[in-house]
Amino acid sequence: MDHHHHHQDANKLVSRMNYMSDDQEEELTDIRRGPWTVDEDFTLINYIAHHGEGRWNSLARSAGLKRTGKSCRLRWLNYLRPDVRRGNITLEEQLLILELHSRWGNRWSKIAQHLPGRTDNEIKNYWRTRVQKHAKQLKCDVNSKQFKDTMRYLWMPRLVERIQAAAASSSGGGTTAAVASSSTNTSAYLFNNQNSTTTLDMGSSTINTLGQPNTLTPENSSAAASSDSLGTPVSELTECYNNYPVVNNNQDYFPGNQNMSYSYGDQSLTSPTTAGYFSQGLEFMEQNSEWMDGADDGLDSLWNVDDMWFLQQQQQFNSNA
DNA sequence: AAGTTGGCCAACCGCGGGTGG
DNA sequence: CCCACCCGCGGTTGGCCAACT
Repeated sequence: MDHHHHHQDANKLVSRMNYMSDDQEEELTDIRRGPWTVDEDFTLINYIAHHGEGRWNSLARSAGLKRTGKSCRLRWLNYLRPDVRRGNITLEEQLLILELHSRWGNRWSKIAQHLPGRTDNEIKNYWRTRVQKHAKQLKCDVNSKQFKDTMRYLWMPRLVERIQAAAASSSGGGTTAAVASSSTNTSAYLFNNQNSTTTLDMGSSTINTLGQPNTLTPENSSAAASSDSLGTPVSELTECYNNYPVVNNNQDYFPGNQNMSYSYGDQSLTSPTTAGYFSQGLEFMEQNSEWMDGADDGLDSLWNVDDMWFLQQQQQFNSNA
């Protein structure tokens, strides 16, 4: 399906090139811009196959491509590279994106390192189109506390639930034990108060993610795949909920009001379908889940009127604080 | 049927950090 | 030390296409 898509793209590009080749580009600059043609793609792939990647400016020249080095690099990394994954972002990936973004903010490249085959560009696009769209629908800022709360306490649990549901249905009957244990893990991943490590198995590779840290925890203990060992930037969200003093070592990603910390009055937060998410017992898995019968899979179907309700609670809570 | 809007994504740009001469 | 270039990141946008008027 993806392949068909690409072929169509390629054909369009060719026809598009025919009509654009004689106007502005390449008349005086000799540098082409805009969409890549199949020929260019082929040239680039071929050259890299023989000479390897890197040194992009000289590569562009010696490959005979009338492109900037930057353009070649971008095209290769985001599109032509053999191990690049494109297309539907799985539920697990979505969950991971939400989680990592809540921790690191718009560090797309860093986030992408934890999603094998995905490029920062794709994740960024995903975030901007899907996530920001919902913020707009809820009429609140993506960076606002309320919105982050809605993500963490509504969407992420719902994603977890859908992942579990999918796992349960795909593995047929009789594997209740496995499913149950995996749900406890994922619950812990979101809600546990102890430090715990949960692994999300995403096909080829396993991603280790630290459970929601109650204390400041160095990242190197969690992310085996990542080599950077600087302290984990702990998101304002996490800190606020754990009522810990704010020691944010990269404040630039969460500018402003990090110092307002408060805790939930948990009893006041009960909605018809989300009450279970806040209970200590973590029984939210056995909720009925009519909400998940959306035609598309992904965030879109995670949105419903409860979000509005939740958001209002948050705003009320903030104004009381 | 033609025009308009809006979602989406590939590609662009500027910038900052790194590096070699 | 400076200068010129390179690389990678994150923000932004041009333009295609489908869904509505």
